Amino acid sequence: MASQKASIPKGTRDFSPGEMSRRNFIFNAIREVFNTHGFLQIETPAMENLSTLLGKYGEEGDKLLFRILNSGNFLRGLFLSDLSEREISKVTSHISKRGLRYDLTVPFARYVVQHRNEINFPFRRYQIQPVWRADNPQKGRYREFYQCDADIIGSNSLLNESELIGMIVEVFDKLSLSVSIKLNNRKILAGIAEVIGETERIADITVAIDKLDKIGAEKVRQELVERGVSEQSVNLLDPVFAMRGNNTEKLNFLGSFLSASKIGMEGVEEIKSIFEYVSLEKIRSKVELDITLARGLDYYTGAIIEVKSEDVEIGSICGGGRYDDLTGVFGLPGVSGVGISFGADRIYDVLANLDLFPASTNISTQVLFVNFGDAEVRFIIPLLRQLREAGIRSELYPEVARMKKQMNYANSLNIPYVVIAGENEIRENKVSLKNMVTGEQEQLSPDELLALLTD
RNA sequence: GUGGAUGUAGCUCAGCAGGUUAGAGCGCUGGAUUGUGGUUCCAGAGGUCGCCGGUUCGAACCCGGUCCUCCACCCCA
Repeated sequence: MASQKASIPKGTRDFSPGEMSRRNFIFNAIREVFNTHGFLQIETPAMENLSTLLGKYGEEGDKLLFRILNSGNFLRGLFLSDLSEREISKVTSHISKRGLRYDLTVPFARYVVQHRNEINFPFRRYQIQPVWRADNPQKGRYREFYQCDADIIGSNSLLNESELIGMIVEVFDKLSLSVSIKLNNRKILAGIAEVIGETERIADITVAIDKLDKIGAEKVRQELVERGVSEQSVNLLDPVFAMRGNNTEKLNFLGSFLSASKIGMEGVEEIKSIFEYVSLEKIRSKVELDITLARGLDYYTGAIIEVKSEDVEIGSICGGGRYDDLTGVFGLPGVSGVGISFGADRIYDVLANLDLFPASTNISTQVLFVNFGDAEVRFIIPLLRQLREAGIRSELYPEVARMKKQMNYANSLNIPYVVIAGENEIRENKVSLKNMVTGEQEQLSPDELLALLTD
């Protein structure tokens, strides 16, 4: 067979042992926090029916879905006229009925509806799985990446929002990462749109406001006018653009600015309650009200949360929010949920950038037994068994290779101890334990070896 | 999807305005040292110069296309 160039698709990556060990450090930290809060793990398939996925992530999201070509003759029933009409959607819906999941929240909503009779509500589930987006790769952006989701569904209580914020703090404490947590509420955004008389344009308004700190008030104003919001309405936004101060000051301002909007006031009250709960937890990290936080996902209806690293510019490393009726589209209305999602790959990039991975993520095997030959191996195997039963990560070099080679192997794998048991040692029922860091070596009985390594 | 930068050994990069056999450092393999790694010394292996096509007597170098990576926009974890 002709050899072909080894390659993987754009935006995907292999993870080598060193990377996996560091990635697991992140996953373990997150999983521990999820577990201590009583969340239960589920998994859902990598692919979903396109009907499940389409229309949940906005127009942009639909474009970023990876679609799976139907098996068999996917052209059957398709006419040349369909192609010439340039109706892409007609053709794609004909040849593709499934797609790769874009996030974990929508499949979760689907899961909840399908399993409603086995679930005890409020249901706290977590899910750590890859998702796929057909986006152009760039810094911190991959086509395949892991999300770590925790959601509470079947409860309207704002205690849930505050608990999730607490979990965010716990996770990033474990990872020794400084983060800023931004909080906003879709109802406030809706209220703003209502107050300026542009209730229908909420999507445009939120997307534009989202850019406030990036491009400035003047550009945002321009963009809004270009998107067809009347200049008069845009002018009404001036006090919002000018809003400054701490959380309380901002809430006071919004309280009066939104007083005419029922939904807006609801948003303000919700944020107030969340802040109150959060302050009871004495959470050190900064939780900040940020009305420029919009988040594009269509399904959010209440609180929206976003977390950024304070030291590395990479976009958000965790995000989430409340969705009042995601299950409704699947036939189960009136079930509200709220959740967060940690972006493991971006967190990895931040930790790598700051060199915050503990040294322990660099060690695999603790002890390597040198292989001198058959007689020595017979002496070693029972000993190995003992070490492993004592929980000591140990291995025997499988080949009778030159000692230099075996030592080199230990060295390049960062194995801290090498056990040398040759003819001389075996005669006295001893082994030589070499410390690869200090270079020191001592003779021990098997029991002494076991005792020393279990410390 | 749009725009920009890049692609030479396993890795990081040189490669003089197109000219014989494409280099370095690190890594790798072997030896000095057949029971002692990480230091040192010696030797060696390793390249369709991303891929396809074009210009030229001659292309790693110039031109076109394509793919990957990186960066920005859009959007997002």
